[in-house]
Amino acid sequence: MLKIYNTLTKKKERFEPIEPGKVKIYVCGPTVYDASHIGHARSVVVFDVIARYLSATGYEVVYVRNFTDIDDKIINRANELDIDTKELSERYIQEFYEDMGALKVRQATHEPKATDYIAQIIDLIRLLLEKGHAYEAGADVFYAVESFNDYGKLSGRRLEDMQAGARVAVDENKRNPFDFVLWKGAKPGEPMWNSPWGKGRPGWHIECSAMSAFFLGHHLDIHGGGKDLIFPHHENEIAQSEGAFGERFVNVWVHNGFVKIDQEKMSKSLGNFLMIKDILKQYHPEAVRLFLLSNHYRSPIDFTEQAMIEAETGLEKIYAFLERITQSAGPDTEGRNQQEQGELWEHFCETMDDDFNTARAMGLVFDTLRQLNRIMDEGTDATNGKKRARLESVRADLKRVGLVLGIGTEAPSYFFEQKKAKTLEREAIDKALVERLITERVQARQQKNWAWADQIRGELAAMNIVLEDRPEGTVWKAK
RNA sequence: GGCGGCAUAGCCAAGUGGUAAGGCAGCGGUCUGCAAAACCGUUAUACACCGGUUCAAAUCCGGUUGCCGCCUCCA
Repeated sequence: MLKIYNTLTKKKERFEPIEPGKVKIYVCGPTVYDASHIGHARSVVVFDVIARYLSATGYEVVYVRNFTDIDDKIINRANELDIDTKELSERYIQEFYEDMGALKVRQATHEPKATDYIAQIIDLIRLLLEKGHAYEAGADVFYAVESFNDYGKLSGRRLEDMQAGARVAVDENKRNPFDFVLWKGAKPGEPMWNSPWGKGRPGWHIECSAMSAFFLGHHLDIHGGGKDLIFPHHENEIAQSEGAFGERFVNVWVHNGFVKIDQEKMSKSLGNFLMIKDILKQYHPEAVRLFLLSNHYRSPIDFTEQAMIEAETGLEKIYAFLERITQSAGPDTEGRNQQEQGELWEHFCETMDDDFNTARAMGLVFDTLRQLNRIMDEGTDATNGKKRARLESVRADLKRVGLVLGIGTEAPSYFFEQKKAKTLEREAIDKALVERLITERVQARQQKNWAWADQIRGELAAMNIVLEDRPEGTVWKAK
């Protein structure tokens, strides 16, 4: 039984899909005016795992993640660079796909751009005007927050409270300071579209209401995004969608916590934004996922070098295990994965059913690794009979779990080869040299010339190359 | 000022009433020529502090302290 924490009710609730067997999810995607940072990665990875898990447990998932490709920040940035907004947004959409692809994020069912849905946006604004939730003021159209009784229900705010300490830009055209713009009248040099209210462009909040309605209808199962979007963005979406359509907009609101960098919030002023593409130069994409999924999605998470090194260490442990089990139980073939779902998968589902507890899921994975390593340590009879069946069954489950989390999905040999290649490049070492030194050391060991052997091992260690003398021979690994 | 969150071992972290998952680091051991890897053992009489409810609380309630987020563009 799946339970999800709902921001609206501040409780974990049993999840009941609107249509049996089907889940409709909308997640707010990025405003594409700059490269994606680790905070974007968290949100996208968290909802990627949620969508994968729902699919894996039998739901038909319709997942929509938008791109905001028109807004003040985009216009400003485009002006700075002296290019048009389309060129700018397309560039960063492209980068977004590169970054998220590298992080092994699956594509959503639909990934619409706001500027492709101007007609739907205009229709929605027209409906809000008809229903008395919006008004024209000068060249702009505003949403009248006082016309919507439930305004503030998601963020737990009341208009009166907010007005007391209002830090909102005063706009003479607004009836209430919290009224927000649905349609902005055109300004010179800005992109514009025709509308019943003259040339202009949509406000930020309206696009999500319009696109979610277009792809998913008026009533969604899950709507997600970063915690910061609760107010005003999601509050405003509720006002728009429920105001326009007169029915409940979203059943479950899901919000992920922030990523901090060395205890500090990422911000423009601190200049500490960590971009995904830079992080990936240093760390394996699955290590980034492992790091992100090692905490509960609603908690803040602190990005530090130490945390990333630990994630890399953990990832290597997983691949070392996968490599070992391949030797012990034979190669991982298609047929073997058809096995029935076992205990590990069952426990994984229990854990994920509890508000997507990926941190505990990682604990399960490491626990399983230890148990199976012990079986393999016990001896060669692990290669036959009951033990082998157990190994194969758990491996199949581990693979299923890995496919939900997006961790441990590469062939172990590939993983280690990539790692070696990266280290060799970084340390500017010739692979042939490493292999020659190892051959030399094997000879030294055969002659029981331990001093020589140890000296060679020391030299390689200085190059970040670690040797393992296994019964079947010496292998090397890169740090 | 308004709203909300967090405080668990050296570090990270799960755990919302029944007696502390998991990871990293450390220490001892098995294995090894020695290592590495893996495994075994060990590491919080204890969950910020005070008080309360209960047979029973890290978990619920009240208070205190500290940290953080949102209220302005932000994942």
